[in-house]
Amino acid sequence: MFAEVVPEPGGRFDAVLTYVIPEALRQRAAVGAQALVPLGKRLVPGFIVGLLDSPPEGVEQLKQIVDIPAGGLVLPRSIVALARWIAEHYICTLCQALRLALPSGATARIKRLVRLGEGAAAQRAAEERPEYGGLLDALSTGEEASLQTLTRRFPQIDVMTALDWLRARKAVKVREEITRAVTRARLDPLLEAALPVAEMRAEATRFARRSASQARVLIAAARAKRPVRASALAKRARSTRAAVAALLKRGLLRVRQEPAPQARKRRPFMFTLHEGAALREINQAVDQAEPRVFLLSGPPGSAPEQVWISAVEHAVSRGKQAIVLVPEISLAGPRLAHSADLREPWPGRRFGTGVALLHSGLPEGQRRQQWQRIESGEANVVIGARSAIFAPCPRIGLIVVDGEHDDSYKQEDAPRVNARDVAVERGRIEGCPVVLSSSAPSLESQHSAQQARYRALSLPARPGWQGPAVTVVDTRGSSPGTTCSAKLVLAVKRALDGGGRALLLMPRKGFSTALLCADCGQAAKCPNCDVCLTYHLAGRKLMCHHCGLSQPAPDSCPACGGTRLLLRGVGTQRVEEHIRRACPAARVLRLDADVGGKRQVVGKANVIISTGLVEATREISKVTLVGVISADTWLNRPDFRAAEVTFRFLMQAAARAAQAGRKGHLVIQTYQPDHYAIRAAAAGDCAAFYEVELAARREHAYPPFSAMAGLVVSARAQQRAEQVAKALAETIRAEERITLLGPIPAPLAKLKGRYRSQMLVLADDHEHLLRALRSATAGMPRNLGGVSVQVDVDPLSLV
DNA sequence: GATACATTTCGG
DNA sequence: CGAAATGTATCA
Repeated sequence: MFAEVVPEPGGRFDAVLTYVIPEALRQRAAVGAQALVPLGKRLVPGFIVGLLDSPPEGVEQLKQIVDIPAGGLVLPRSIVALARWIAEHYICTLCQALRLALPSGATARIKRLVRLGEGAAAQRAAEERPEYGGLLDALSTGEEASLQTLTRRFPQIDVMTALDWLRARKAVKVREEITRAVTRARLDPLLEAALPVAEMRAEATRFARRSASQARVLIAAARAKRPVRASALAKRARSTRAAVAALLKRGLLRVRQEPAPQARKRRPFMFTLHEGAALREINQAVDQAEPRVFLLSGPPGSAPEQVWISAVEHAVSRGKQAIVLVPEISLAGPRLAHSADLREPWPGRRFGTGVALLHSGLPEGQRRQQWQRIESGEANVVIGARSAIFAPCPRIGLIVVDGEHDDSYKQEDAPRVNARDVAVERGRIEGCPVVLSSSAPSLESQHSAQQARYRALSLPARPGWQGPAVTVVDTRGSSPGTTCSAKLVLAVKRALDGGGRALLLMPRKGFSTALLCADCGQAAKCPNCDVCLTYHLAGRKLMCHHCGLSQPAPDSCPACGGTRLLLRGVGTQRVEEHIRRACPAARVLRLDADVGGKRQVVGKANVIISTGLVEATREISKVTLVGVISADTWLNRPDFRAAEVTFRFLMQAAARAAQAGRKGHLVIQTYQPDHYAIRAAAAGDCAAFYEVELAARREHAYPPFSAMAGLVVSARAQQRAEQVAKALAETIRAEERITLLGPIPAPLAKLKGRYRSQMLVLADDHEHLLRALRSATAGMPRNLGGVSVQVDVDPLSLV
């Protein structure tokens, strides 16, 4: 038997090599298992991605697999297949793709152990290289030291090269050992005192002599009114887990049974005819195991969550598992604290003990525990952010991507996969339906639905639902210093008078600046790309992020001849001041990204100024007015998605304004009141927006009418980066059916001491795009003088 | 990514 | 001229 193995010496290595499986390891050899293999002179961990009966031709001597760690993680076959697709689609190594699917820290590692070699040789080495003296001294006891500890102890020397040099002279010996990365799922049981309070105290005084640390734990346990986690108890007593464990062993503490989160009995949800029909269609696909993709669009006032929650319940009732992906922000919110605390419509409580919750904050042990629960089938429903798409479900029957348009599904670092697209592919591989749900779907998904690749399930607003009143305030002609129009101030006053709250949305800081005309509201756009130009203070230039066009900033508006040109819509600092002055009743709170810490303060405020839509919580309830200070900030992003982002943002703002139940109010201040994104959002008309936006995308051949990739070439020397980028651009331009924009200095041209040059590749479709990129990058010398090329297929942001 | 081996560079 | 620095191919 032979195994195809992807060795993993760090990730960049890209090859599938064949090894002999020794008799003793046959049992454990499986596709998806981790194996330790010799590579050159080293021993490296790797993944088995295929099993063969006969050896490949043209290889003289095959090496043997050294070990397959028992109890190591084994990726399901389907995940290995998924990784192959990812490597193809995102142009990364199979190894990188496989690593995405593993919980962090689960890979086997090689530990290097160093000990002193021949004494005479060491002596000579120390004389020749006095800087290595300390290192040799440290080894002089004759004991082994790991590479890791040496690196930590001698940060001033390059331990790797030192050891090489020393080993060549027999001054040290290096041995390799496998550290099985079988991090135990660390248990953190709920504990309580085993004896009444008085007796516990008595025990504590007895312990005071022998172990002060354990005595403190006893006192803490006696004081605790309800069961405490072992880790929390240790912390409270300023003691250690070991002390807690010792007392548990002695029977002075005992484990309290975990309260099983009970699936809450829910009121039957009354589906409308539309919703019921949508649900039936999804359920049918679940039953037939059809790999269909549903685009469930539920504008404000409809109930898409209820539909997919029911579909998940249906899948579970048929003995299948379901994966539910949610945007990062939904997990980060206060809802996450304990899965048992989850409120409706969050589905956590619905499924009781059957839920496995995955998120980035999970400690390694717990992640591992969840992995096991999913793998064994104990967990029926997996809920998590993007990485949950790799959950090792053996009986998957349904995948849901909630908020499918959300940017957080895209991985920020390489390989830059989009979990939503990975979900669709996983559905295809597994033969299970995928539900993409969104209040305002991405143009890509919308287009796929129109092309009948996806099944569109559009839910209408529920009967009785009332959208907010929308006021679009034209800020053209207002004096440049004004932040809040009279209409907005009036709306705030009204909201407060009515006992409601106002949520004012400010542009996030650090957005690039567009140049716009205060009279006609037009922002300067690139004639080639139809994208807003960014203003660069240095040299007073306007630049295009797409094609690199650079022109001097005009003194007057090219559209209307007006001379009042603004760099920003409004000043960002003055809103708070303005509101305070204008409405004495206002208790203003400026809210930054993290809400968690100061709930009390939040509860008291009645005007909240924030950069993003704050989720409704107990503290921030009754928001009856949402005010968008300057919609132009979103509209003028130097990005072909600017209109889409604006439209979605305003739709969500509208939904937020209507959430409080009674009639809400949305005020949008803008220099471009006639822009289609603003008009459509104000009217709550998705169809109108998609029609205009899709036409615009088609006209400029932007996605979804083309496939796009962003390339960033970086190097230590600016010249080098530019030179390689130019050469690469030439090769790609020569490919068929390709438009290449750039290369231009990347918006953050110098980052971490490296110069970056960026270009944008547009192709008719993914096939042509990938072909061009692959042949161009394959022709490139792999690692030319520290120049690196990063590829971002289907980029979301071009900055 | 690491390593062995080939090539160029640089001080003497 | 030889050691050191840099480049390049290969890993089964």
